[in-house]
Amino acid sequence: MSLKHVILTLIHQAPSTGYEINKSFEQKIGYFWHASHQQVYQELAKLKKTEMLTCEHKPQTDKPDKKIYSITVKGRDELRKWLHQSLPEKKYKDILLVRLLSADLLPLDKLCEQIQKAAEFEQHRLDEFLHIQKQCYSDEQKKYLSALDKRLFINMRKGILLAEAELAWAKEALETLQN
Amino acid sequence: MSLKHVILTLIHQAPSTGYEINKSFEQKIGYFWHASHQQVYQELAKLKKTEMLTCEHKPQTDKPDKKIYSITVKGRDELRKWLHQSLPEKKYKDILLVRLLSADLLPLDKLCEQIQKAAEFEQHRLDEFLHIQKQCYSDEQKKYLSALDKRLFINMRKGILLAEAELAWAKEALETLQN
DNA sequence: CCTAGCATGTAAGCCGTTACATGATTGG
DNA sequence: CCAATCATGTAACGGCTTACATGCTAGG
Repeated sequence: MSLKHVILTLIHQAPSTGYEINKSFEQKIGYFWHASHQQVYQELAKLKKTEMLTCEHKPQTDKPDKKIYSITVKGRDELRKWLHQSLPEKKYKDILLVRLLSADLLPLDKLCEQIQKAAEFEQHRLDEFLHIQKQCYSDEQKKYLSALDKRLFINMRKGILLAEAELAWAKEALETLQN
Repeated sequence: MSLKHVILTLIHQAPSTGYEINKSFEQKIGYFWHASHQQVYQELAKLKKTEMLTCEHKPQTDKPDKKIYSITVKGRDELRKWLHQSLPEKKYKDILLVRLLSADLLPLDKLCEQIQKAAEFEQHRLDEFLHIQKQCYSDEQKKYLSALDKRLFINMRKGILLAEAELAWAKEALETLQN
């Protein structure tokens, strides 16, 4: 229900192509919203058909042609409406926690391996965030953030706090399981 | 892809009815895996058709009839196979963080309200977990946990750690936004 | 009397994944 | 020469949501 609005948000910030939007999902946006490139192109087509976006075809000679999407008044209205709606309830899905329940079919060492691997993934994530924090948000820089940069900073902080919590949990879990 | 396995896990622990499984999703399982009752009934039908489950019809006089599902050898094999597969990558979806990006269309006070409300929701979740922790896992009780209870304890701890991280983030976010 | 609990589903439609598809240019 | 980057999609299928549907009993 919301990929639509994520895309509208991105194009509201600046007109862009499907390719650029996909780049965002692979990089920074991907940290808090996942989407595949196929899904993005399908959604763009839908948003064009419902007149939330307009599309300008731009031929290129050395590279494949581009389609540059811009948001319409109708699209901006839709986005504004959505932003003011209250948040739907979160739908938790954590496979590792499900696996923990299947006690006797998954041996302890295999389970610990999986937790370990998940922890490594989170550590990697955390390192990336910490790197960004160091690069872009020194104490000095933090004093002069624009409204948008401030909000980006807050997003990154959530990435850090959640990754840290995941890591703390993994450590604790392994200790409890192996004692 | 995994509701199937969540249900198999539950029925592997003990034969049950669709109604009971739905109760689990509304209560403890719901903390880390969401599913609607329609989805559960549909999945049960599918699992029966593919011979992962058998079904015993049990008429009742004072209440509606029941269908008691049990796991088959094939079902257990499928579950075991799934448990040994490596975890798929997590797909993050956090609407609040998307809304933070749409700077100029959502006024600061509205945004803060939404963060506040999300924080209250997390606080409620945390309180529930802390209540369970107090009831079921005193220091004394923790010494004598069965293998399964230990794993349940670990699950609850994740609920606590993540809820705390969400709360810490919300507090920090509100401060940053309002300074 | 009305609500909550017990107990089960079907149908339509949208959302998301997986597989398939093309083809030029640039840099190592 | 090979891989990566640029740039776009279609088709089939499966997962999940939303709306609709039924009907009895016990308790306040």
